[in-house]
Amino acid sequence: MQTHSEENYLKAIWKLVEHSGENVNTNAIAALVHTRAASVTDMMKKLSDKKLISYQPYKGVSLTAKGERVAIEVVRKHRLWEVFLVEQLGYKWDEVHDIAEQLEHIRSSTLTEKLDKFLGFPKVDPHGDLIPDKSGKISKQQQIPLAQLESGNKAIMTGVADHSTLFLRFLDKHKIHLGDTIETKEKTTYDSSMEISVNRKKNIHISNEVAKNILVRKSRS
Amino acid sequence: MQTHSEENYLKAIWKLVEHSGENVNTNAIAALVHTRAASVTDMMKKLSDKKLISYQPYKGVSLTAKGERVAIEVVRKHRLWEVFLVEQLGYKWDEVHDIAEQLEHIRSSTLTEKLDKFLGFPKVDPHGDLIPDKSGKISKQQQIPLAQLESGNKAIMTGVADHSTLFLRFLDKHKIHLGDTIETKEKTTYDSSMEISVNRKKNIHISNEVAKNILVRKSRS
DNA sequence: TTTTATTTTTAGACACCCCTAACTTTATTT
DNA sequence: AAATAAAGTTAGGGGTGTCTAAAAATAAAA
Repeated sequence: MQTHSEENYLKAIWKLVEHSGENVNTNAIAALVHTRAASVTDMMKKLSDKKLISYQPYKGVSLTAKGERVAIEVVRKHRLWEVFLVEQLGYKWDEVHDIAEQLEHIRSSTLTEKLDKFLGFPKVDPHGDLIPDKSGKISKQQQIPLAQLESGNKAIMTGVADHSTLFLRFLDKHKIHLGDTIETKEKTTYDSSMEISVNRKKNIHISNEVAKNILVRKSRS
Repeated sequence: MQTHSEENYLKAIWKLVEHSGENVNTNAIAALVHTRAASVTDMMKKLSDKKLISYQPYKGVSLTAKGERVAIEVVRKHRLWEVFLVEQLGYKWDEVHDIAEQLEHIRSSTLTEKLDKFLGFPKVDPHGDLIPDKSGKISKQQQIPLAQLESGNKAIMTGVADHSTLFLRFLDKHKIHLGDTIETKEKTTYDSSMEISVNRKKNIHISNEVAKNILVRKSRS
């Protein structure tokens, strides 16, 4: 059994491993869990003692099978609760993160499965992130940042890299949503900003910062 | 802002005041929050410093207006979540307490109201307990323990005093449910056990212990 | 009313999780 | 390779919430 804090660290490590594929460094974890490096080191010892991570001082950490199981379970709960909040309670996609951060720690041997069933076994959460199944399996998204899409190519928006309220509201404001067809019209070499069209209609000029945080799946056509 | 632990203490005090009407003693609180008297004393100082209770050593405690507001909010959340678990997720009434104990501490300025609306503004939780409204108002139940009902009188079951899984399953097993009409047929003076009829049909013999934990509203007729 | 029992509080300690400051190890420059 | 910078760890400490054991206050009994 893990504490809320331990679960948060495991989830953070899992996210970082997903992105980088390598051993995770202390400062990266500290940034994700909003704490300091020293606190991270303390926790790494604890998680290592519990055999949830493999840790060698100065060399970063990775999850053990046991640790990954816990982390994915937390992620599964987080994403299912987000679906509940948006689809059942009527929240907007930029409002649910903090509440789901709390709900993901609710402990029950049956709750997650009942919730999953109640929601109709959703595959994806409101931000396009895949929901791990009961056994912990989670298929890899075939997605790239819009910033990497070649000029003149079309793609479907499937997710966001930045989950902050600020960024999500920005997308809402410009009517850019999951599932939209996005085409890169023209890239400015100077600042890597780009002109895009959304659903073959409106043209919008977005910064590279924004383009990096929009995730798309290339459409083969 | 209160910690989970503080909220649990406030809720316990509130419950005890509801029952006794008087100042609450340390050991009673300790029993309800599953801790020791010494821990309670520590917490009483903390809650007193925060002006959530009024506390004089050796003389028991009571809630301040501020403390009562917090306690009722927690109770409201607990009962709403119980409704959700039973009505939406399909839990049985004896399975929801522990999960609701966790859910009641979820912090959000909007969640409770959205949940309330989603559930259709329920008045009562699965155990017959009244759900405080948004403003914290909660009407008093006109209910007495079945044990106090005079022989030959009819009443409607409206609640339970014991929320334990064991007791609730006992009631399920004997098909005694909220809303059932109960009539006391005969009381045994020796052990205060009694013969009752449920919905004018089956007769059951129940102990005084059980009769004390079944709450009924006298039907005037 | 004095003694005994019960209840409550204080004292001292520990686990958890966080912090700052100082030190050590590793990486990067020059 | 030596000097500097960056990253990570250790040392020491603080707040929360719990505990046991001992002391103090209150209640009950002789």
